[in-house]
Amino acid sequence: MAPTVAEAPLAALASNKLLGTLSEKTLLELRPSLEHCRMALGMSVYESGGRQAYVYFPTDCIVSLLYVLENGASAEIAVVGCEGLVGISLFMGGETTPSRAVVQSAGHGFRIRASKLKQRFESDHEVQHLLLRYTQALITQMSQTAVCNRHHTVDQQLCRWLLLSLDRLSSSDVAMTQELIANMLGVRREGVTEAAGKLQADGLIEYSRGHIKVQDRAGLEARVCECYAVVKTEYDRLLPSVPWRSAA
Amino acid sequence: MAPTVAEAPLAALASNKLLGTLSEKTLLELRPSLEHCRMALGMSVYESGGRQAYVYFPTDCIVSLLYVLENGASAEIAVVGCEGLVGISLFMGGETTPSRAVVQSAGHGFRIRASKLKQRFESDHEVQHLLLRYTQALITQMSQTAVCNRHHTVDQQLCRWLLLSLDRLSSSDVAMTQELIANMLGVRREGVTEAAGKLQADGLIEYSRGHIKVQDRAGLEARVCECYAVVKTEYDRLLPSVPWRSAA
DNA sequence: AATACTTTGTTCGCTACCGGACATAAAGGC
DNA sequence: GCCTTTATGTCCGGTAGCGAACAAAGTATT
Repeated sequence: MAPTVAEAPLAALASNKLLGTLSEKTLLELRPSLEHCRMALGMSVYESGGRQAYVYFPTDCIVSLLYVLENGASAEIAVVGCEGLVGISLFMGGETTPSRAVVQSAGHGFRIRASKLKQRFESDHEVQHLLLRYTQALITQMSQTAVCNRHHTVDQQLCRWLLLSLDRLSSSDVAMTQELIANMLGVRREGVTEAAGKLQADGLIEYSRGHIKVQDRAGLEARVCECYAVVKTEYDRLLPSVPWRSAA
Repeated sequence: MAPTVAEAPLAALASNKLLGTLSEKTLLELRPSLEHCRMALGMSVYESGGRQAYVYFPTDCIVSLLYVLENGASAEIAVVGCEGLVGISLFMGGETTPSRAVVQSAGHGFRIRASKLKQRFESDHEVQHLLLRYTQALITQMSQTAVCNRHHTVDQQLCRWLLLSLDRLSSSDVAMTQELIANMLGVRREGVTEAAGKLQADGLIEYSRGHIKVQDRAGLEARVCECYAVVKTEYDRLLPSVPWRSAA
């Protein structure tokens, strides 16, 4: 079992922005319950219908929430990075969800026992309000994914996906094969190859065997459908970033 | 302004199943704040980004949550009937959402001032737990809509839509033109005409100018994609119906 | 260096759905 | 009753994406 982070500086915890939004007092109280953890590529954070023991706060990894159909086809419903948390069903009261959560980009995060967080959620309005606002942001992302799946082309969706990933990474290098991106978008790999080919031909990205380097972010923003901006605006509105707070 | 329902029997309030799940004590306390209201076809319950004064509890109407794109195209994100409530963003903390809510099938409901409900939500764990569980069910519906939009045919989605509507209506008669259904599904009207034509040819439904009569519900269930069952199962799990409670 | 494997590129026919145009048919106003 | 409006049926060409198969180019194994 990973060690708790009783001695970690608050600034480290605050690299997850949700934790970073909490007051120093709250964060100090929560700290003994938090464990640092590695998030390996492909790691399943939770399975469909499975009970989760922990809620995860990513710091530098990306987790995809995705749904796998009976026939094996899949689709990403939402993506979570340092701005959020994985496991809303634990405080929403359902305990489980019919979707999966998979680490799409390796990194680290903090985790807390589900029971601990739930208890805090029930008793502390600051924590409760924050988590509920985050949940609403996530709902917006899911809704917009539904709309985007209906109306927009693979080209546009690839741009959206890249931008969502970029926003959650420190570098401009997305480590991801076209095959996996296709799984996320719920399209064929060939479709991604084609769309990515266009982006590369126009100098927006540069990729090779599982590494996509974004060269021209503004160019992606010019091509992406409105869905990206809608989601981003809503996240910014619901979860305003606090001016950085120095560690205790 | 509509009259409050201070004297209404609890059984009437309980025709919205969410209200019906509350304890008699809670319902009695809530009753003075509830107003009965008509929900006219096409009525906008809330607009994208608009602030809502009320949260609505439908009893015999259906409300669609839908998103309208800049180019006018639209897509339904979720549907709410007597099993739920319209306006989760009010207690989730965001106040608004980027989507619209429109009455798709006329009827009635109860409404409560947003501030009242929010206050109750904050102070009463019974209410809070119920509303959050409902919200999670809604999240499941939205997620599944995203997946369904990606992978399933118009034929299957029409079946899903009809079944979702049936579950929220007392009769087997859905009052809805193909044009409007097309808006909900985010497809062309011609696509709905074709899909509905097949269903009619096979004797599953019978329709004429805005009235679809479902003749063979089991037949629809045999054709629908798995998405319908996933959502229904999750609603049943999260919001178990209580044995009917006699009025005070 | 030889081999196996993974990732990406390309092609072909096929289908679902789009976009537009137009024909019919039922309902409602007057 | 007639005429307008609304709802549905049908046809067209066009296209995005699917499914499958296969080639080529990197990467890893040994």
